Amino acid sequence: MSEVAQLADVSPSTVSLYLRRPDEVSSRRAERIQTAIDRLGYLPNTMAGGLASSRSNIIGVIVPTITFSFFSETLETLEKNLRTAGYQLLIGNTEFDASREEELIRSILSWNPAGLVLTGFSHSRKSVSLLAKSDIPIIEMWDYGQEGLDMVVGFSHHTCGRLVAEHLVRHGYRHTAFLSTNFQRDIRARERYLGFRDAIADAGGSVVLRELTGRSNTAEAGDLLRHMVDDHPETQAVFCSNDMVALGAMFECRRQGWSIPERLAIVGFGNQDFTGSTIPPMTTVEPPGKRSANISRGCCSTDSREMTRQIRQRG
Amino acid sequence: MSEVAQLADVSPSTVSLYLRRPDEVSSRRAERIQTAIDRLGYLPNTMAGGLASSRSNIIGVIVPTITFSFFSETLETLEKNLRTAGYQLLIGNTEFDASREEELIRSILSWNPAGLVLTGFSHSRKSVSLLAKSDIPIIEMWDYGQEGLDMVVGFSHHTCGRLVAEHLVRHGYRHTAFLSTNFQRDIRARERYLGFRDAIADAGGSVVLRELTGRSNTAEAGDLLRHMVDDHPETQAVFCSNDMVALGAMFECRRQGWSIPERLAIVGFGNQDFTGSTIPPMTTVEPPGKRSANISRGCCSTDSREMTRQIRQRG
DNA sequence: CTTTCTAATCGTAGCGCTACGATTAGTAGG
DNA sequence: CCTACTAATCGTAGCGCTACGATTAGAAAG
Repeated sequence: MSEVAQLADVSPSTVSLYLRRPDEVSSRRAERIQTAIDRLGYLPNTMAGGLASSRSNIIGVIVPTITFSFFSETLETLEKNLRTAGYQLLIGNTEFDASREEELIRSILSWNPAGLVLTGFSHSRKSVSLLAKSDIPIIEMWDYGQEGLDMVVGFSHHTCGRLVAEHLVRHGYRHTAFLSTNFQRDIRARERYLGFRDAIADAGGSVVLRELTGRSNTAEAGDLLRHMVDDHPETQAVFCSNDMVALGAMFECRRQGWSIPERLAIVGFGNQDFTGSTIPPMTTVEPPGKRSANISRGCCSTDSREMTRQIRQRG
Repeated sequence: MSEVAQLADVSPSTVSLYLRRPDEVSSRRAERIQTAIDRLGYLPNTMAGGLASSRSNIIGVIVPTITFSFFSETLETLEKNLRTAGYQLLIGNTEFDASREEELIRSILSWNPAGLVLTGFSHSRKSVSLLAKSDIPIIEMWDYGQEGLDMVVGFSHHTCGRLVAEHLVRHGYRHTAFLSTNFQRDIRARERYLGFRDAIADAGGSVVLRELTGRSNTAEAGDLLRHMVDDHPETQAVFCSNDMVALGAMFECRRQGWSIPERLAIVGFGNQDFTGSTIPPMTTVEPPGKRSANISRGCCSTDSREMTRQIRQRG
């Protein structure tokens, strides 16, 4: 920076000012400074700037996994919106491990971030105390309905489960199943299950639960569905914890010759692109805000009314 | 840090040393320091450390999109491997825009990163000169066969296209099509197409090309396939630029009553999880290193022999 | 108990920038 | 041409840490 100043024949302070608030520098010098920057290929040192101003343009985002369309879409949307606002994302990946989350929170906080986005409400006690000590904005996303640490952006998975249940009940289904990725990995799937189970119970129906051993895996989903139906042939409808599981279920139905939705209705979750192309088109749930989550505009929480509209009935 | 030092009754230098190389501090003081850190909830300021040492544990990764299983899996693998080595990923998303890539390179370099991972060989002239000036390791991934800026990790998409073509020719197919996401967005799909086209031409066959207008979209893939077959009913096999496009194609075949592979053979790319569950199981290509890309171990480039094994014939 | 070494600790000088008060240039009005 | 003001520029003191040479403590040997 001092080199730039020298070449432009101004003081380093002026260069710094030009970089931060260009319109407070006279146009004559601004031009000289810009020329010098270009000539020297000067790149400011963000860490020095961050240290001096004790701020940074970093926003940490911690998700359980990025190889899952929910979160990767969220990340992409966040990145796009925050980049235009001048921020950079530092992405952490917990792999569904609370201790890893704590470690990530620690390492992200050590960057003096401008904000931190977490997934869900479940954090270790130590994480919570770390976050309490920092006074940056904290956003908990992808869930809703509990008191958050600071801001909450999301929707209630419990309500989502209820709504799907009510939808099925309305269509005459009573004997149902919930086919899910592992609850330990996906605690929000568990919330959907609980809401689903409660609402089905209220309507006097039954729910059979089947959890995959690991991550979303279409082959295992198919196997699990087949065995479930063997055990519970009365089952009429299956709510799957995501569209990939539902895809696996649909292929298994075809393999077994079970027509959808006559023999078995299938409901997914996520409204992924391909769900409109399956045979028959998949009934699924579009998570609110999937397309346009813009956190900088503030909290966007969803009530059940909006949620209802999100059930894409296709089957 | 000075507070920690005071509480532990040592000098700040010792605290710093303890944090960086704990085994060079006597166990007596190490214990006192750790206690003080815990008591005060001390978090080191990474930016100050980075400034002082003019290093950082940041590794920038620039990808065209993260909502695409190829890249999100790569990111996840990278993140996992690099985190254990003490690095943090700063992820940038070009949205297939070269000028955005340049901007991202600039902003990542301003963090004094320990390394930078780029996707592919195509960078703006200015980006190249920026990168040339920095002396950090640069990795270009997801392609192979050209001279890179520094290190290259990937495989040749051209060869991949050839190999799929040869595979199809061996099975007696001559009249083929390439159904692709938009080449402007996915220049590697274009490389696969070129390799595919050349090899089919060598064998005396024909290739019809169809590009989607936007990103991978199963519905559009289906429509495009239908129209393509209307125009070219002689087509016997379709190589799709990724598994999602292939999935759309498979559903369209079923809709039209075209049996796979008798009426139309379909080949995907990516070996995504669901490809084993489709009916019939999808023939696809597993990108080498998909599962275990570990860049810290050095270059893993793939020759055609290895590539051949990666074609999962299932159909 | 002293000497001699090595291991552990400390002090100081930056790293490259920003914040902010001090200074100077520039402009309008008398 | 001077004064009074505002806008533009500058100088300096850190930000919180690390690197490294200087210093001291501790252990082993005589």
